Formats: sequence, C-alpha cells, structure tokens
Amino acid sequence: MPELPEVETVLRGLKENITGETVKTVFCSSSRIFRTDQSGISELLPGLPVTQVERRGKYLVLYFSTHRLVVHLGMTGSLVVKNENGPHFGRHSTGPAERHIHMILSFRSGRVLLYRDPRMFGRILLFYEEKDLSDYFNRLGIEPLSAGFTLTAFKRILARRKGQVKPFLMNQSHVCGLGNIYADEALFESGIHPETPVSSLEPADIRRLYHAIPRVLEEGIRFGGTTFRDYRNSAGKEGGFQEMLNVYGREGLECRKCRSLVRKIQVGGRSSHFCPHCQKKPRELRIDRLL
DNA sequence: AAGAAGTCCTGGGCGC
DNA sequence: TGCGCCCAGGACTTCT
Repeated sequence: MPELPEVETVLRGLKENITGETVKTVFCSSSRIFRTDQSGISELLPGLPVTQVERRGKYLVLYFSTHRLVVHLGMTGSLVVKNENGPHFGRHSTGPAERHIHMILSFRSGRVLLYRDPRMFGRILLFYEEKDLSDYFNRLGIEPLSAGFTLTAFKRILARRKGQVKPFLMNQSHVCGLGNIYADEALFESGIHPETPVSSLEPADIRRLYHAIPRVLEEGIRFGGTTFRDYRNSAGKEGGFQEMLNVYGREGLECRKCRSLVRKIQVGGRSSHFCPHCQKKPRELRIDRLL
C-alpha cells in the first residue's frame, strides 16, 4: 500500500544512494509488471548514470540521460538498495535468489537496486522521451504537497462532482497520492463520513478536508511511512506511521478522540475505516440537530 | 463524460 | 496438520 508518504520516503533514500551511480548490468523477470519491453531496460541502461530521481503522485522516476524508468510500487512493491553479493544473489549471480525479485540494477560501485513485489500489482515502464513521460503523467491530478494545491484549486476540482467523497479522494486524476490509508485518515481528521456525497460537502467541510490532506501526508512522511505488512523504505526498513493511525486498521478499537468504536464498511468496493461519532453522514447530522 | 463495477495477483489468516 | 476459502487494494478496462 505504498501511497505518497511511502513513495516519498523511498524517493529520498534513492536520491541519496543511487544518484550519480552508473548502471553495470540489469536483470528483468518476464513478469507483467513490465508494461514496456524489458529488453529496452536491460539493453539501454547499462553504462548510463542515474542523473536524478523524482516522484509524481505514487510514481517514481529514475532519469538516465534521455531515458526515464518509471516505477509504481503497486501494493507490495519495494525498491531496496543493497551491497552486491549479498544473499539476494544466486550462486552464479545471474538472477535473484530471494523470491519475488523482478528487477535488479547493478551499479559499477558495487551497489544494487532490487525491485521486489510478491503480489505483482506494481508496474515498471521505460520512456524514451520526456514528451511521452509527460503524456503518461497527464492523467494524474494535482500534487497535494505542491504550491498549486490551494483551497481555490481544491474547490474547483470538487465542483459538480457527484460521487462519494472517499472514492473521490482515491481517484488519482483529481488529487494524486492518496490511497486507502491516508484517505481514511484525512476524512477522520476533517470529521467527514466516507460515504458523504461530494456535492453535499459544506464549505467548512471542504476547508477542513483541504487542510487535512497535506497534514496527514506530511505526518506520514515525518514518520517514514506506514508499514502494515510489506512496505519497506529503500534501506529495507519499516515505517513508523502505523502507530499514529487514528482509524485505518483500527476496526473495533476505541476512537482516540471520543472512545467510540471504530467501524469498517465498504465504500466504492474498498474498505473504509471511520469513527461513527466523529464522522457522521449529513443526514445523521441533521437528525442530531433536530433532537 | 463520469461514475460504478469487474479484473488482476498471491500471501496470510481463518475455519473446519 | 492441512486444505480451501476469502480478503487485502491501485489502477486499468469495461459497462452504463
């Protein structure tokens, strides 16, 4: 479940550890994780240095001269930097010994970058031109931690939407980077029920949600991301934000604010965790006001 | 056109 | 102990 904070944490590790490293050899599995031909990756990258590493939404981009290697970690993907000849290599060093390794970039320095993904929901693509990359990223909405994410911009994105607020937050073409964990946490922070129709959000709700989104993401980054099971940073270490979660994964436990029991329901086909007291549906609120 | 639903994928947890 | 069932979910495709 790598979402923006997890991807940002990986990004920071990669920037520090592989920027300037020159590729020596490449291993790619035959998995469907690769959405462009693997041969391009294994034939073109050797000899090229990593000039920079960037993030767009939940995607990581490794820049090699004019080529851009795009990695999405999906649900269980991880990018870990290790020293060569570790236990991840087979006896003959031609392929991975550890399970679920789908890509290995070996650098001249001796370092290696491993892509591991047990559930194979991740994806890796190679773009040859900046134009193709920007076209690919055009589908993505606004970056919630960018200067462009203003209240005015957020209101414009919300305008005339009809669906429920939770699926809206999960849709990467509106605001990118939120997944199930941080969407649930942002809704809790702003006291909004996940089934609330976007069209019935009051201006005060919108303002609270607008402030909650970057707040939960920044907190997630500050704690190095959330590790439920698979997430690891580029050093192979777990995150710490799971200790800070208010609702996600806390079904049946007491709300940290009001001690009501946190509930889990399906919204838009995905599990949603919320506090029934702190996050009421608009209809329930109205009934409360009448009583 | 936008929203809803179905699909992919496998490890882990649970019931019997 | 072991088998089988079901759940987890990001993004893509297909349907309405």
